[in-house]
Amino acid sequence: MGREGRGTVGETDERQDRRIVPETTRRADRLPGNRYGNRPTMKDVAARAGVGLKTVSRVVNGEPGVTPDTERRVQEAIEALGFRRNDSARVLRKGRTASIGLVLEDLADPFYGPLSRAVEEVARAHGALLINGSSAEDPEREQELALALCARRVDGLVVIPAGDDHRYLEPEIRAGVATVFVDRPAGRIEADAVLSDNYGGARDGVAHLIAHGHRRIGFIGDMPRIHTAAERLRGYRAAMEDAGIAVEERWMSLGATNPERVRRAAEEMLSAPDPVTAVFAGNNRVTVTVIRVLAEQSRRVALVGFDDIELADLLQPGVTVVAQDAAALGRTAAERLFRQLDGSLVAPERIELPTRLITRGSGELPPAD
Amino acid sequence: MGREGRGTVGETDERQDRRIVPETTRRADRLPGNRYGNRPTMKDVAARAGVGLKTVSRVVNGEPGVTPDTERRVQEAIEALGFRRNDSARVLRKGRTASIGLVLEDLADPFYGPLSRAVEEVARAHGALLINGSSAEDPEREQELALALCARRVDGLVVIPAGDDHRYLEPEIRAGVATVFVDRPAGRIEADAVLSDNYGGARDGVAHLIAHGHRRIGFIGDMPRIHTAAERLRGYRAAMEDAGIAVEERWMSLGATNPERVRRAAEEMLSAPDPVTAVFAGNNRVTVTVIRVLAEQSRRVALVGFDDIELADLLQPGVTVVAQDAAALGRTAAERLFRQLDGSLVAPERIELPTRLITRGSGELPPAD
DNA sequence: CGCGCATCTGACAACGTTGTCCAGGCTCTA
DNA sequence: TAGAGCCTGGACAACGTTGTCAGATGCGCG
Repeated sequence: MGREGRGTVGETDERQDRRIVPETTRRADRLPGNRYGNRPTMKDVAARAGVGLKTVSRVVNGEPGVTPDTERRVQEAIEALGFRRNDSARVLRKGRTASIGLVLEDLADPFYGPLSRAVEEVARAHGALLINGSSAEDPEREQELALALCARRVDGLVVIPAGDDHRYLEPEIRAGVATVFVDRPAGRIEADAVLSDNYGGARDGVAHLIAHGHRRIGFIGDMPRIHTAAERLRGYRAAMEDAGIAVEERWMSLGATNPERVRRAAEEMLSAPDPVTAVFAGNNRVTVTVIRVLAEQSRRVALVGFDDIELADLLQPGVTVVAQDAAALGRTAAERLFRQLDGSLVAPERIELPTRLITRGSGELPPAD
Repeated sequence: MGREGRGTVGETDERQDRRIVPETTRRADRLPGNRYGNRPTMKDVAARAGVGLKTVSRVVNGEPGVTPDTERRVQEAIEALGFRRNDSARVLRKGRTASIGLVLEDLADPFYGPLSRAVEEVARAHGALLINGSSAEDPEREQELALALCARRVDGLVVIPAGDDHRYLEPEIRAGVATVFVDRPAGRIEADAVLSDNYGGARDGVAHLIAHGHRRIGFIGDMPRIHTAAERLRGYRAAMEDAGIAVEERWMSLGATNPERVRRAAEEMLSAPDPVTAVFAGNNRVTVTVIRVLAEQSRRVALVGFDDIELADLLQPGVTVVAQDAAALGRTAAERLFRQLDGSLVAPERIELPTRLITRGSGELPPAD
């Protein structure tokens, strides 16, 4: 423990190996010939087809210079043995893995589903596979994951950062790992980033509430160390300031987005002597909980949420949201990554995608006081 | 094209390589020394630290038999060069990759998010990474993906099948790739499967509607070739039969779950001369669209959906659903996979997880006719 | 009939790592 | 002080693939 290169996932390696390897490897070890659980190799295919090793390689890779007859013999041997090229060896030789890594926060969050899917589609179009993992909003776990992916020699990395210091990626980037940050920018390094216009979106959303007569507006958001949360708060403040409203501390609550915390925050704002008449919810998780809390209130409280949520249109009233296009974020990031890889990109850039205010009713409720 | 081993993703290889490799590799080629985009290797570290290759390996892997002083020197060299072990080479040597593959239908579907996440958590606990891809409900793409993962030599495969013939996996399974099917069983091969009780769940849901006085009940489901859809239909039929109700053809509609098709199907059932008074929706996608259609109706139509959906409790009326535990499906499958890998499992088994009827109002509406 | 050329094939090294095995130096004991 | 035994470190081969290059084979033409 701790004697490994800093940041490798290595410290669990030994245990892991012992856990994963046993049966099959032991079986293979007992067999004198092939390992890898008896998998046939090109050598085996070559022997069976009565040709040279390289000829098999040629057939498998569709390289020219093989007579139809030879090719047929090789194909038959491949079928008969159930041979499948070992891409690990191939990677080792070729230097590229045709796979990219995606580090995100939580695969189960409905916001990241479409984003991952978009990244995957782009990867697929480029013949690459996607390896992904969730950081669970833990910077250390993000680093561990990202470096593990680098150790697998992914060609590129799409990262939704949890932490705010990404200098640990410097050697990797220098070594040619294409890297794009999504949803939040990288910390302490220069790197491509594809973001939503969190500031502008939040400002628009809050301005929308103000336009409908609200002055005491609550903001419930994610932990302030998260860039999106900070930006959205900034947008909130800007909108309030534009309207000449002095923001009170107790209207703002930043922290974890679990239901308990959000519920507490919302209830506090709503039960104060001078309660807020509208709430701006900082992301989809928050919005969902706030909707629940508001449903229990006797007063009608206006609501605008950041991120669209499914069925938002069918609630009473419909939930007005600042929607970001998760798929577009993912797609843009992945495309940029592959442009890094083919060398058509040079300087890191920050791309900001616009958000869209979708009015459905909940933001148009008048202040009830 | 087409001369590859059948089923490899190889035919795109050449193009893909040309797309992905260029810049970096070219750069590396020009540099006489290291490839892999100049990445330092153990050899480089050894040279810099003035020790042997194997000593570096020992330090990196935390093996015993290195004096503190030597270890320090090696660590320094590692830091200085930004060395990171190349897991591809490691894999090649060791025979296990510490990664598992997940083939699912659509990462963007809210049902699969928690499932993937659960698989990932189990993998992580075993020190393995997760590689995943979406089949988009296309059997060919499923096969392509699964075999690509096998070529990467994943240790195991969790598959949510799109097709109904998985004999193509036989050589892989024989070669030791642990394989577990989730959500739907494998076709034409013996393999572990972790399923929900689709039949029982649907039967309970439909029985619930019948208990509230409905006789003309519609069923809108996924394509009949999909196992879950067929099972749920079977449950529907069983419940109807149990109640002595003769099912009419026009009450049942199976097909793609895109909004257009589902909308058309629902509207047809609802506008027939003797319209259905209740609808059983075959999965979450269907439920969402049916909710929309029902909201437009003047009549109150009862609804029970398979799969829980977020905010279902906040709609008017709340949506009654047959909930399955996506996370439990994923967790169970992944755990079983690792048990295959450590050899504590022998015979393939089919595990069925129970579903849970959650009543929220929409299923308790009386027939309106 | 012999030569040259084009085409097809195979031997070999290399990718970066780990397992095996042996050498050398050290300590400890007799 | 010599010998036994242990501990540390390194040389080497192997994992399965692909790139290089040279050899073999067959064909056409002079």
